[in-house]
Amino acid sequence: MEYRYPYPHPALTVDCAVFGLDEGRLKVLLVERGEEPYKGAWALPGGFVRLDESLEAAALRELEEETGVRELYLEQLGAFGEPGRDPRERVVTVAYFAIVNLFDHPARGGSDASAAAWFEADAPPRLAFDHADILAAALDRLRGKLRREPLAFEFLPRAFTLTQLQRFYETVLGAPLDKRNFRKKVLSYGILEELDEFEAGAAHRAARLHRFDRDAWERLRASEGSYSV
Amino acid sequence: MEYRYPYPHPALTVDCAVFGLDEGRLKVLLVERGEEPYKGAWALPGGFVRLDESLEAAALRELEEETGVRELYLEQLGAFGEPGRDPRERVVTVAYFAIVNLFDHPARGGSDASAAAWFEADAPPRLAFDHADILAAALDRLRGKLRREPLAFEFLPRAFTLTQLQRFYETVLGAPLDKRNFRKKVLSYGILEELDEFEAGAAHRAARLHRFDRDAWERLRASEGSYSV
DNA sequence: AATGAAGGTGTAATATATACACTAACAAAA
DNA sequence: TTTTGTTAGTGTATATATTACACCTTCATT
Repeated sequence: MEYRYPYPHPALTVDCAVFGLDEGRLKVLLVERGEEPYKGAWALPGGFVRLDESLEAAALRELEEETGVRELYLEQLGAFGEPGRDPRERVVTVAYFAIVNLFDHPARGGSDASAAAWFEADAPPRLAFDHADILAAALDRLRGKLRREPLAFEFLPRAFTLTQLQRFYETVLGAPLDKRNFRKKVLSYGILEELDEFEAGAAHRAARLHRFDRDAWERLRASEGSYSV
Repeated sequence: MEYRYPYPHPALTVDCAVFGLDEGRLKVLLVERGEEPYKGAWALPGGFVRLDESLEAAALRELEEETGVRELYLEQLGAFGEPGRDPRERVVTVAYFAIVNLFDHPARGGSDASAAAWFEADAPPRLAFDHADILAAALDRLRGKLRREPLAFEFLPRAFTLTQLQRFYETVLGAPLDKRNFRKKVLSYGILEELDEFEAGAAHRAARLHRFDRDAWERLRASEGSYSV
């Protein structure tokens, strides 16, 4: 089968920068390429968009095919389309960034042949194509979002301690935060629900677990309307 | 000539949501479609990406061809690619949003056959394709950016009064601002240069003109690094 | 029983944001 | 030339938000 068009079409792919938090380190999910070009190199999971699926559906499909990761928060990062970014033909990719909760989705390889693994987001191996640029853009976006939204919940287990939450912010923002001020602020939003459960197995006082109240968050976002200059 | 590929390729276009400020109203630049589909309807300026040009270059080229507008601030908004958004074939578009200074670039039609005109950004005519969605996304983005960056300068003449600047913010944000607080804040950034020139021809006290100091802005942006939670 | 390790809590100082009203300057009209 | 209309330009007091900072509690382990 061959497809013909009266004028040239670039190829269209999607790629996903999937982040997760593991042992207090920010990780990114990469796959090893099994095909030329860049065979053997690591790359962001992704692939060609089918004609009958939306861009986001393509991203979710490729991600699950290549890494087994599914049901995640996906946001479009943007299109990357410099001529020459793929040595075969003109390929434009729409990049997504995604966050997985490593507690719910333990890091594991994909279900198909290619290998998948987590790497330090700040120190990835040499990446195929322009994926290093895409990853850098995704990291910027992640840090930017995190300053404005309680995105952390997407990374954390359903119930978490305030210290876990603080560590997460510290890891992604790359800066230490004051414990008391952090708690004061995060609790003031009213989007955390105190549980009557406590951390287990620690050799110190057990910390109370909290849960993210998504409805309260939605209400908070909807009510934000006042900005100065 | 015919182009053949071993698997199907969607078509790729770029579209631009170009905003300008005119008489205190936020305007968007639209073109009248001369071809089917949606012949006669208004649409965002844009068109097909050539294989040898970058996405941004395609956006700039189409914009100049269709509207005569050139040399502007362009930022990628994202890709829009729902199947069915174009009745002909699968077309994915990369949308850009752009700002023109109507003082420097007077609103005028394009150099080619199609008509171009400015419309109220908040009340555009019925738009072709999914351009209403793209426009709505661009407006959101514009307002969001404006809260964080002195983007206003892209809209204003090279020299402007503080009242013009304030009107601009009020127009885009859709809310009145306090004059004294506005001045205090905008001057505190140190990115405005007082000129020894004054507004002319007004039937009231002449206002001092200011200029945007782009270097100071760059320094300011570079130095911003502290964020809380 | 002692130790180690994290959990949990409040206040004072500073910085930022907001609310608010009058005089000055100029052109146009009377 | 006086009056009128219109916008320019300015400061302070209050409220809110942010920051810096240290100790006792709780629990498991030794």
